[in-house]
Amino acid sequence: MNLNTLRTLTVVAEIGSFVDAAQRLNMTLSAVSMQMKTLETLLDADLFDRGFRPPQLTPLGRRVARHARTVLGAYDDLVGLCQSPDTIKGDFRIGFVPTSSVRLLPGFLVRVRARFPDAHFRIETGLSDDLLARLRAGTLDIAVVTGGDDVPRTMRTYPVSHEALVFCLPPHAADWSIEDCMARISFIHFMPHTGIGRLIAQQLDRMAATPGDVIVLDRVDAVAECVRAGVGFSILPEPDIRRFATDSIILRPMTPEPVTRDLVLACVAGSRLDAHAGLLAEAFAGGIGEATDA
Amino acid sequence: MNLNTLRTLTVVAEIGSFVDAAQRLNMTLSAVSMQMKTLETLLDADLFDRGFRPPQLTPLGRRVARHARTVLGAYDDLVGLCQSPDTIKGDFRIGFVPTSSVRLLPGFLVRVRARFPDAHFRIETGLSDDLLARLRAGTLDIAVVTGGDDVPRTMRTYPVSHEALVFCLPPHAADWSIEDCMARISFIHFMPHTGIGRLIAQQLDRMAATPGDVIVLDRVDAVAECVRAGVGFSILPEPDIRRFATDSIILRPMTPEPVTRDLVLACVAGSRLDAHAGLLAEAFAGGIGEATDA
DNA sequence: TTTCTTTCTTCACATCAATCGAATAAGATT
DNA sequence: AATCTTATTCGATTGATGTGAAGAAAGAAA
Repeated sequence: MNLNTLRTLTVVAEIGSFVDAAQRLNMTLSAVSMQMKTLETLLDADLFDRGFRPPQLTPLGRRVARHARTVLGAYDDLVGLCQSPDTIKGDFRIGFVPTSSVRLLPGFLVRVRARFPDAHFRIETGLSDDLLARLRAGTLDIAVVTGGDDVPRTMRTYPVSHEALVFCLPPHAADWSIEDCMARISFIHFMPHTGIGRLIAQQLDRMAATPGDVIVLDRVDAVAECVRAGVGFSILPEPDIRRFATDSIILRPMTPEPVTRDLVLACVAGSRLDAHAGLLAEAFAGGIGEATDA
Repeated sequence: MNLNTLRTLTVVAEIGSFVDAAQRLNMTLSAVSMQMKTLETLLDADLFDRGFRPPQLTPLGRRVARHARTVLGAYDDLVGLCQSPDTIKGDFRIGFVPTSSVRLLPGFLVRVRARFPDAHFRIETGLSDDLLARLRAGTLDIAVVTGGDDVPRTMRTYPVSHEALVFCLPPHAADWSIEDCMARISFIHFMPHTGIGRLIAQQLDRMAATPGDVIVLDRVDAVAECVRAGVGFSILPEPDIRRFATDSIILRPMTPEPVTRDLVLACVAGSRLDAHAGLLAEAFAGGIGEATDA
C-alpha cells in the first residue's frame, strides 16, 4: 500500500536500469532492488526478467508500470485538490526545446523560484516531437515546444514567446539581395529535422529560391561563427542570433512578410499541472531578451 | 505516499466516526486519529471540522475522500492486473438483499471459501435500492439484488437465482379460489417498499383483484405463521416459504401464468470485481434450496 | 574459454515511521 | 454541572525501509 514502490517502478521503467533509477531517486541501488522485489512479492507477479542484466520488464511489468502512472496521477490530483489554485507546490518535470533552454530557462527559473518557492522543477531537454511524446506518456508534466500544427488537440498550450525569423548575412554581403546570396554563398541550415528547422525549410520553399550550397549545423554559435566568417548566410530566430556578435552580422527581416516562430508551453489537458500551466506561462513573461539579459 | 491513510479516510467518511472506523479497520482509535492528522499535515488542508465531536468532514474533506476512492480504485485495478483471471484474491464487500442473505449466503460462503481461499468478503445487507446506491458510490464491490428495470445500465448483472412466486394459503382455504381468498381473508403483503414487494403489488394489480384487507409484514417467518394460523393468505417466493412449515401451508402456483422473482449479482462495469463477477455468480450455482439445505 | 567490468542481489545493521495503551482533553448528553 | 462518549496526546514498542559492504550473475573484452 505504499506508493513509493510504484513511483520507483515507473522511474525504472522509464530509465531502464536500477542503478540510474536509484541515482535519479536519490537512493541506493539496493533500496531500488528491494522495493522492486517487495513489489513483485506483494503483487505475486514477475515484473522483471532477471535473465538480462539490466533486468527487463516483462509484458506484465510494462502494463503494471503504465498503470502505476495512472495511480500516481490520481494521487497527484488528490494532492492538487488541496492546493490553492494560485500557487504551485511539488516536484515537476519540465521539458525545453534546445534553443529555448538556453534563452528562456534562466529567467523562468528565477521567476518561478521567487513566485512558487515550494515548486521544484526537473529540467529536461529534447526536440519538440520528443517532448510531446513524453508529455503524452506522462513522463513529463509540461514542456516548452515549437508551436504549430504538430501540437495535438489533447494538449493545452500557452504562448511563451513570439520570435521573428531573420536573415543573417555576413558583413561583406550587406548590400546583396537574398537572390545574390543564394547564388554566391552557402546557405547554413540550422537543425533541419527540428520544429524550427522545418519552419526554415518552409521559408526556403516559399521563396522558391534553391540555395546553391547547403551546410547543416546544429548549434547557433556555430552558425554565427560561420556567418561572421563569410562562409554563408542563414535564417535564425532573431533573439538567438542576437546573442552572438550582432555587430559583425547583418540582420535583415524576412521578405516579403515577417515570419515568426512561436514557442508555447504545452500541457496535457487534465494532467496535474493543467490548472497551473497559465501561471507558469506567465513566468516567461517579458520574453527572451529580458529573461536572459536580466 | 501511503495509501493506508487514504483507505482510513474513506472508511471514516463512510462511517462518520473515528471509533467505529477504527473498529472496522482493526486498529486503535489513536492510530486512526494519528493517520488523519498526518494526512491533514501532508496535504496541508483541513479535512475535518473538529468543533464537533465526531469530527465532521469539511467540504474539502469530502472531496478528498471521494477522490481517495478513485485513487484506491486505481490501485486495486493495478493489483487486479497481476491476478490470473480465474482466481480471486483480496478483501471485498458484498451486499445481500435481506431474504437472499438468509438463503443464499451460507452456500455462497462455503463455495467461495473452497474455491477462492484468498478472497475475503465483508457481508452487508440492505434493500436493493440501497445496495445499488452503495455500489455506485464505491462502498460496495458487488451485490445480490432483485433483478429488473431498477438496475442501471452501468452495472453488469449475472443471474443468481430464479424463484417462482406462489400463493400461500392456510389449510382451511385449500379448496378456495383466489377470488374467494380475496373476499374472505386478509392478504398478507410482504415488504411492500422493497423490490420483491413491488413485484407482489404488481401481481395484485394484474389480477385486478383488490384484497378486502391487507396486513403488512416484513418477515417471512411472520408471514408463514400468520398463514398457518389462518389469518390470511400471501404471495411469496417459493424457496422462502418452503423454509417454514410447508406441510401446513398450501402452495399454489401463480395464475394465469407463473411469475418469477430474479435475484442477480450486480457489479459496476469496470470496477475491481468486474472481471470476476461471473465466477462469483457461479458460487450461487444450485440455487437456494441446495445452498441452504446442504 | 577466461577474465574483467558492470549491474543487481543479499545480508547485517541503523533509522525512521506507525501503532499501541494509557492518560488527558474536549464535545455531547442528561 | 455532572457524566458520557469520543478524540487527542504522549512515551514505549514494533515493524518497515534504507544504507553500505560483500557476494553473485550477466555481458563485454581478451
